Amino acid sequence: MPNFTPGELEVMQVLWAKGPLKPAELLEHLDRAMTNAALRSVLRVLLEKGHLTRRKVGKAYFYRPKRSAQASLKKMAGQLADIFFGGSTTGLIAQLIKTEELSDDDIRELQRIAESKGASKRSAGRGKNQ
Amino acid sequence: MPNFTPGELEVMQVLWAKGPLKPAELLEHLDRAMTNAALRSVLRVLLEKGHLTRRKVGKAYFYRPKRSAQASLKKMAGQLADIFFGGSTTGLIAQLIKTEELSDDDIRELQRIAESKGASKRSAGRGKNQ
DNA sequence: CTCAATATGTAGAAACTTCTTCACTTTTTC
DNA sequence: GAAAAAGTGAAGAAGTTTCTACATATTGAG
Repeated sequence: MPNFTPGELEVMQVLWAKGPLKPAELLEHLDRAMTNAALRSVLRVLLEKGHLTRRKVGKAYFYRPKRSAQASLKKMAGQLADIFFGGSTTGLIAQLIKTEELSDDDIRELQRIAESKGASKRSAGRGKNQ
Repeated sequence: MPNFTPGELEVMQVLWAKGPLKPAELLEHLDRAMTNAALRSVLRVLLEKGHLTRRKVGKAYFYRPKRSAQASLKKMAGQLADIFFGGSTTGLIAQLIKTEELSDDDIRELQRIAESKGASKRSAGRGKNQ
């Protein structure tokens, strides 16, 4: 369901990053030029699709994503995993580590994160943490 | 430019996985039902957009992605990194490791991959490998 | 209250996406 | 070579996406 069109993604990206905004504010953070009315047209569609909520403050509506950036990323990454790795998130992450340009520092950071998350001790089982 | 619509993605996914196919074959690998003509309509658009090439063998055209699955994934992952991490691929991978459910074995595999890629020796510099 | 500024709502146009229909071509079989 | 089978091409319809145009509503200043 979070299948955003390109224009919708541009808007969602700003809202995920900058929190609740009214159209005029949102406009200033968009990468490309757009009329206020065109933006509101996208916002209306996103509302109808259930991706946004809005709340009136003063005379303007402030728009906010219904799903957090984290949850949305997780869903989108899941789609990538479905497409390229039959649903395996591990396969996706592995491929990214293999093929992306990563500095030694980057790799060390990723290793640190993996360790902090990894098996607290030995326990060779497949522990699905959440 | 690799901004696929949902229908286009379904088709690309099969072609990335199963290599050059003619429409009738491709159809069998699609998850949902679709007429041959509807499929060819999507293929035509993908051709026009430059995402596919085709080659006549016997009386049928065999369609093949212009970009490999790997290259396409890399581009799409780059878009995710742009949207959620200001372009940082490392940020994207880090977040996935943090928030995805990974078994201990998964984590060990990722660590092994990171190690095999990491600084061959010490060289603390930011080595952009490709 | 009235005006200007700031917002909103809505109709609709143009391009794109998805799918159907039908006519035509090529290959194989008898 | 005529018919069946397997393909192709192309027109167009319905819904979506993206954007414009314009009318209406709300707030604050005089």
